[in-house]
Amino acid sequence: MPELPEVETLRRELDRAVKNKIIKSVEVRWPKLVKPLSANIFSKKLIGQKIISTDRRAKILLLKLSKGDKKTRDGFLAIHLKMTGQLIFRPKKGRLVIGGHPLPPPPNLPLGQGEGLNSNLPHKHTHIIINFTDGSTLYFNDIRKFGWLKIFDAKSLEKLSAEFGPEALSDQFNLKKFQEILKKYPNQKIKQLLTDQKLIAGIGNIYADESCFCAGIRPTRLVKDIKLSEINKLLLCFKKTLKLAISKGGTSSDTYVKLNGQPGGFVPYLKVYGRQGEKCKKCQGLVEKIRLNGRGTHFCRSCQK
DNA sequence: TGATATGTTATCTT
DNA sequence: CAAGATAACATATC
Repeated sequence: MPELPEVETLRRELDRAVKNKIIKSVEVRWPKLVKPLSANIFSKKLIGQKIISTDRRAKILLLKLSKGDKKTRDGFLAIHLKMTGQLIFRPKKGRLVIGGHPLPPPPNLPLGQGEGLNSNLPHKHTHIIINFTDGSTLYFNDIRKFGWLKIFDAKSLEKLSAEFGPEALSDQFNLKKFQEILKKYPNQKIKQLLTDQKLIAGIGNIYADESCFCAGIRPTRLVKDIKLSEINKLLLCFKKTLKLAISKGGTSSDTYVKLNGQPGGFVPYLKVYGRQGEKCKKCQGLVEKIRLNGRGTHFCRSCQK
């Protein structure tokens, strides 16, 4: 679930929470998530470090560390939530900050009542625990254990960053840039390019479908068959959709329930994702679901050509 | 029981 | 060699 809006939302909330906190201890319960480092070395590298600031590249959350590598002076803890990762910050006192994949409440509690597994930490899906000196804690939970935490110095981070295309929401990502990228892949289906992080950083399956609907373009359309005016529309659409999603708290999961029990922010705005078989919100047709490059793909046949 | 799942990468198969 | 398809990661849900 976490695409650009979700990770960005998490970053903003976490920024306030963890900035200037100093790491006191680290517990790695599932060492695979910190590969290639061993649990021990991973922990050692983090202990004593202060969180200076937060950043995001594509769908990766970055925490800048104080001491960093001796040579480069910069150090970053990079966190990728992949499909089911979740970060929970528990202050010594006060509300939890949660970002990423939601976890359901216990079976005996209806949705919206209580905080479910989220309130009982750590639990069986908690794989990394970072304790700060002020008594607060950051938990990394991940049901499917696809996510990871890595430590980068400035150089290796730059290398990682170079593997991604420009940020979808950056000003540099304009029509000219978009055209330039698309031009190289005339025979590709448009959705595949939208979700390719090497070309555009931040768009995942959900927002790709939503953006295509917004632009009236079928996800399966070949790039060479898309007019310039449509390319422009698609550009405006994915920017608009991503920004709206961020403003709504970046929620895109249909199972997401916030701590206060309110349904997630962006769900009501979904036009096609997860709505297969339901009536299109623009016309009277039904939303269809197909498989495109191995991913579920949703569109309205009459609104999207 | 089997199909499906939001991300990414490795490894097969054309 | 390259594009495309599929498996893999590990678990839960419908």
